Amino acid sequence: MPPRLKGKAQCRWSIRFRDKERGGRSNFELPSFLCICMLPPAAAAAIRATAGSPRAVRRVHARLLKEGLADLPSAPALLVSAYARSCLFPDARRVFDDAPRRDLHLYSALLAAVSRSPTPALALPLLRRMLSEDALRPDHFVLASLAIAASRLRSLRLGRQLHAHFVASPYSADDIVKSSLVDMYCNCGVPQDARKVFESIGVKNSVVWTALVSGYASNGCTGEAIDLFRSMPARGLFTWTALISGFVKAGNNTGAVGLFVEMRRDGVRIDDAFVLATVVGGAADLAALVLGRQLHGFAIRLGFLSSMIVGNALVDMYSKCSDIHSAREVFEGITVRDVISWTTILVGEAQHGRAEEVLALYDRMLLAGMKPNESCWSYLERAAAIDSMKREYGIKPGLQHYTCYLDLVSRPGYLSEAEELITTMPYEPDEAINCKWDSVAKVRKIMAEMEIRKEPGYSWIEAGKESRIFHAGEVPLDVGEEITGFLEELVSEMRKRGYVPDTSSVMHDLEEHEKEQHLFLRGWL
DNA sequence: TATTGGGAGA
Repeated sequence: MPPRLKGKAQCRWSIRFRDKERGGRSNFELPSFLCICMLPPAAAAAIRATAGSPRAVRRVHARLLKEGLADLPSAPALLVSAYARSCLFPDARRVFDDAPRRDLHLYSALLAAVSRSPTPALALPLLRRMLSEDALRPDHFVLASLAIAASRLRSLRLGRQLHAHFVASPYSADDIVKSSLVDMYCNCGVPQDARKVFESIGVKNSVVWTALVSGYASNGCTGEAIDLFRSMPARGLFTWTALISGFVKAGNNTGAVGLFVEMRRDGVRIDDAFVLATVVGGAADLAALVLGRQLHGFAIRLGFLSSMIVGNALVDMYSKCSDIHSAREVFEGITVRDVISWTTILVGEAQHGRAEEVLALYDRMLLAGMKPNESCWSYLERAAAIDSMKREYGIKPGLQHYTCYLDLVSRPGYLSEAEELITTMPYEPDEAINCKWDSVAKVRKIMAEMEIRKEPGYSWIEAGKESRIFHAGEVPLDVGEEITGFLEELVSEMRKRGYVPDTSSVMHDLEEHEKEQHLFLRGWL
């Protein structure tokens, strides 16, 4: 809640001060002539106190406009920041455009906003305008924001240029710009360069430690991440979360779970839900249902049951573990759902071939006032959704939407509908839909040239506390005979009942009998 | 007077 502003009519802004004569605190009402040239501190405080509440920002802005204070020095910059904190980026931009003067403060406020917005690339034209039209030189605040923009854009080129300017600037000793550069180099995939900047920082705070730990881990340098983490002077929940999340991003989910267990042993208090959401995400990637259930129980004990981000992660975990009913149950228990909650359950239901549930959820989603985004559309019913997509939301359905719909109708076995869709859609089918083996071969060749190796697909089962991994065609030595014997029995029984292998799903260009073998255990049957 | 770190879906 924003603070109640003192005074109701015209220009009555007051300052609260310690009153020595009367004891306690009193209000000093600012004379109106003072308000003509400076923004009353109470007004500045009111803008800052809007803290991420869109309604509060609009209310305070309206009042400033009404009382003629909105154009006073520093008011536009404060408003730009306040709007950006509420994610109202177009409003922030409008305040900037309407401001009577454009100074460095105003530019740095908008650049900070733009760098964090969904369109950080807009920082560049803004920078050009600042340099040419208004002849302003970037200060350390502007440099820090530009580093964030480069980081979000994953633009190493821009980041390096910026770093060069920074080194040559009068601000080259600023630790906060250096922190932003550490983050930028990490996000651009060169944690070694981030380390060099990190070492140049005199007094390193927890922010920059965390940035580098996270950067190492998420770029797959888990050893360096752990070493750095262990050498930290103090480790809090934030840094643990960063480390564990880095492990999950790098695909080292078992490592992430191990770290979570260690964090618990360390007695770190879990005050917020981020770390739980992260580690549940790791369980989802492993499709480890037992572990996921344990984490679910843990979330309940810690009181995060109705938490949206943990809920979203649990819904995803259960549906990836093929337990769509539990996924649905968790979804129904989330008190405040966002577009991610809806997308997660929708995709889960769709991947389980439950087209009717998808449609019902879609209706509920609209009723709940949720605006489906582009990726959500991919899983919606063709006729209803694609039509409504064009007419109501102005999104042109792309090939990927048709592909996803095809997935949706073909999984539960509506093959004639799938076929009809392929022939009527306004696109040429691509490799994902048809057998374009020459294109596949081309991609494989490029991958070989770039030394990109595809991780072979594998499955696994949990048996007691252990989980066993199976690669395609691989038979574990100790139970090999048992498995192949049983499979041979099954296949001969299937053939007796009229089974003919459907080799169309073998994604390799092989001879027919090789494809058949591929469908079972390569080289064994 | 603005600047730095962790999260869930596609």
